[in-house]
Amino acid sequence: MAVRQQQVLGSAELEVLKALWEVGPATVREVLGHLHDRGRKVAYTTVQTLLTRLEQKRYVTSDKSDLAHVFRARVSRERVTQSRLKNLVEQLYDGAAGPLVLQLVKTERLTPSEIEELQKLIERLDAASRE
Amino acid sequence: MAVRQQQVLGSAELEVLKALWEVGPATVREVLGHLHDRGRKVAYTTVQTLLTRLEQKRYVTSDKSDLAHVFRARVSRERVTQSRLKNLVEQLYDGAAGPLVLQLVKTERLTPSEIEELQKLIERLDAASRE
DNA sequence: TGACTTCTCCGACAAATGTAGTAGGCTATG
DNA sequence: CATAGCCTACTACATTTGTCGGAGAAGTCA
Repeated sequence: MAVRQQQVLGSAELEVLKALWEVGPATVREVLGHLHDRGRKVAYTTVQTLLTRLEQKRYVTSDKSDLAHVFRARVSRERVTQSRLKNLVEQLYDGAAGPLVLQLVKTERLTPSEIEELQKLIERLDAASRE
Repeated sequence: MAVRQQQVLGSAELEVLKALWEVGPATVREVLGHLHDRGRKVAYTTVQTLLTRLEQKRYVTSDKSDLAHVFRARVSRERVTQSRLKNLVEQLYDGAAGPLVLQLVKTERLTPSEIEELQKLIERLDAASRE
């Protein structure tokens, strides 16, 4: 019996959550608008359902004092990324992040400023590791 | 109506695929053994189903010449990681890999040799970007 | 107040996923 | 050969996820 109560985000749910990160606290209609703006066509009630589920899963809270409830993300984008990455690293590399980072750096195009920042970061890490 | 025929790997499927990467071509029973070894308790037929589905999704092929079919991964771990990462980057950062890499490097503990490798990589990238 | 518009609440339903049982076919061995 | 043991093929079923529609409450405005 599929026992899977671990609150995992599906991709549609994530999209809605992302909308909240981007526009800040918003009503169903506002989230819908944001999604439509970026070419995502879904029905009003779909967004509503998604928001409700996100709230059940505790990724979102809502202020119900007005007729149109206002939803707000309770978790940061960083935190979600964090856990997704952890998952990915866990699932694919049994927890070894190294190979993943290397692959990412190799295959994704980074901007000069990102490279620079990364460079600084690595230097610090390097210094720390050989202290 | 949930139109989602894009062949996505669920986590149980991924675990089985990972087993194939790790042990090489294997029978249902061998994969099962591998999973049991690492504490994953599933039934024989569950693994069988998973392998079948992986084959339908074309992540795996099988050699049916013997009684016990031998399954073999058709995609590399790197390729799967690649696409999962792409997805993650896409979903969370609209395609910008930079923030993700930075976060990864910050939060995951890397080994000295990984750091070193990363350093070399960055140097090359850096050189290329300012050429 | 009546007609609209806009919300929320519920219920639904298909597809995907995780998990496993059953039936029936080979095979090796006493 | 009979039988125990392993294998595959099917079937099944609960959950989760993606998507909505309808009913009915609430607010708006002529």
